[in-house]
Amino acid sequence: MAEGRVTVIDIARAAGVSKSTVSLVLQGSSSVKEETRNRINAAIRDLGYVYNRGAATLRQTGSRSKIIGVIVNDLTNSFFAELAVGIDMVVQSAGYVQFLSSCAENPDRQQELIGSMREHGISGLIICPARGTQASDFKALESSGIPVVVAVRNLPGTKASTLMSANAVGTRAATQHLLSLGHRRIAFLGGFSDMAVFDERTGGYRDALREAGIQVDDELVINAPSSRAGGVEAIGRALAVAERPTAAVCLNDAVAFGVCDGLRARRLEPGADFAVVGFDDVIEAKTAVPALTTVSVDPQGMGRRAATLLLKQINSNSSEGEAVTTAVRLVVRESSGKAINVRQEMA
Amino acid sequence: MAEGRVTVIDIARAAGVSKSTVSLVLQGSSSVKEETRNRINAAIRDLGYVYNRGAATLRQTGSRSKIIGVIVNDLTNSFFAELAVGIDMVVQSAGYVQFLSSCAENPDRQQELIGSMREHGISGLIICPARGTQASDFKALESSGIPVVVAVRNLPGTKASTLMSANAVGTRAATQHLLSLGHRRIAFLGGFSDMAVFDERTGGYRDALREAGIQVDDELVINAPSSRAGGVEAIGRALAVAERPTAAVCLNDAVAFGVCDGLRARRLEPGADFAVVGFDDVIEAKTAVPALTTVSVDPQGMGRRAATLLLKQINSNSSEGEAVTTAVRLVVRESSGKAINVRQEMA
DNA sequence: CTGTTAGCGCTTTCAT
DNA sequence: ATGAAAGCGCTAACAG
Repeated sequence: MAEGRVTVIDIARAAGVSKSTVSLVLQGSSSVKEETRNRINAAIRDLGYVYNRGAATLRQTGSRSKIIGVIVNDLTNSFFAELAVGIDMVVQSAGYVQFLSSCAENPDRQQELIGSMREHGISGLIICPARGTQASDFKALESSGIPVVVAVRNLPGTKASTLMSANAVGTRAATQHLLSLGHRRIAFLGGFSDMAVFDERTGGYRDALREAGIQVDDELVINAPSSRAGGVEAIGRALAVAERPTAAVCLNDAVAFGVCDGLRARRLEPGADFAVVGFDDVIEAKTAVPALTTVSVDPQGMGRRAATLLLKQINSNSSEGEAVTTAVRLVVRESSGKAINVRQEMA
Repeated sequence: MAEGRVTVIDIARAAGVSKSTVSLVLQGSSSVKEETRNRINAAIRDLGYVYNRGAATLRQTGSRSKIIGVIVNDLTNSFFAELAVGIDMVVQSAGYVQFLSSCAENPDRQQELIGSMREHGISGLIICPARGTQASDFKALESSGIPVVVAVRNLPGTKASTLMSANAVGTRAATQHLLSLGHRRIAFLGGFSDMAVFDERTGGYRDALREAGIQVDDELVINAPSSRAGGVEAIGRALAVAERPTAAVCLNDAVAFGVCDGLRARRLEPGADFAVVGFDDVIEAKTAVPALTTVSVDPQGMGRRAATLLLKQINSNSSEGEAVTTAVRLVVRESSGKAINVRQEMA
């Protein structure tokens, strides 16, 4: 086996036609007589022919292969894994394949990956840039006319389409939810102002309070690491505030879990004694914690949207990105797991 | 820009040499005069040349591209995501790129993916077969001489190298751990005997008990769905057994979490009042639950090993797999997160 | 050490 | 509707 590879010429010979006719069949041209086509397809099957995309791409215009590059910072993070799955769905159904790699938050590695992908002739790239990425890092790619979509993290100064989580919309919805339950002293727990998301998420929180005519009390915005441990710490500090809050919006799900831990340690039941809403960008419903309401971004949906955007650019051949920052999908979910408030936000 | 693509011939012209000399430089041949090489490299930079791997592969022997296909059932499952990351590490450092896709447990989709990957000329494939996959599904691939490594799930009758979790070794270690803590009534919670892993995992549990001279009490092997809810159910039934167990080994981490939920609902503290060990094949240390000891398989390590195995086969050009079922890495971790017992099992 | 000459497997005019 | 011929960008013998 594995003798001299079977090529179009072999199957042409076997079917008693010429290469070009075979090529037409391969491309599904309708201008081949049915009977000839059948004969050719039979030969293809019999000889175990496999199409050589490399050769086809080489000959074809532009030499751009039907592959889409995807670079994420950390595939180990479920958010990105889900994102990749979403991308894969649409990429696959459009007949492309996905080059997926994680750059592990390393800009150098990221550049290597981009280089390697270029050499393989990707038709487009979806990337969640590593921290420290400059817009200029994509200049070479862009000037060679390969469409790029930036996802999750924004990249100031880029001309590429950008797709981000609806941070402000999410915390605003979360806060409104707590207000509707009658809470008035609502804390914001976790994060530090040097994180990009922090400003956006506290922004939505502040907006909702302001809209409800409630003065934002900075004592209730409590900085802490965005981890489970940080959540434990934050709820401790929150409960020590003179005029105690009765509810909290958390920076993310990890913090929210920690807050629940901290509450239980104090014999308080999350949900009943103190309402907690987590911004769920990692774990999603899967590991739903009882008595924890979450606002969630749907990473798969985001992936699907990113891929759709990219394909549109590839097909329209217009490499001008300029697309807007875009919200994706928000779910406010009750402790039971039931979604009580679903909205679609798309720009 | 993006005018007629820059090719070797352009840079040859610019550097005043011939194509072949450029090609030699591209391949890092040492038989080009330093000065010429520099001139060529300068031209490469100036003209923004990008190497066309497709063309190179086409010309080169075998027409096999430097890409490795990876197919998992569900990228959304952290275990597989971690596996993919492990694979990527070694694949990248060997100068290959990874075609990663999820077949979503669908055999048809899986076949499509394999076909697509073949067309792209993958040098090898690492696959976690979808349920219902037949060994014969890989026959075409194998007979074309492309090395295949099967991971995570075993595929009866395949000639390909296979790599699996150390299921029995893991539960055996878990059970031994509980025995060493003085427990004598140890339950096994979760799973049904129609799952492949169930037999292996209960096997290790039974072995450990037997080795300790303890009669296995089938009343303590409790079937339940392998989910969080299943864990809640299982612990309820376990505590209702006449001669109550004092500890449990769980089929997996999801069940273990549910068991902890169930214990807390009964005002029992996991760890202190009832010892729980989870077989942690999904969530790993990241979402460590306080007071839960876990036995874990390191998916990244497994990925690295799978990739190493595959590359060895690719390089040795021997497509005969035949490799053994292999354990990977086990960690028994205390509730604090500290690893108290680490072993390497490699065959 | 460098240039010449042939293709790799496919698509694509252009004839027929 | 089908065939002949040219060539995508690169590498691999050989010559020089």
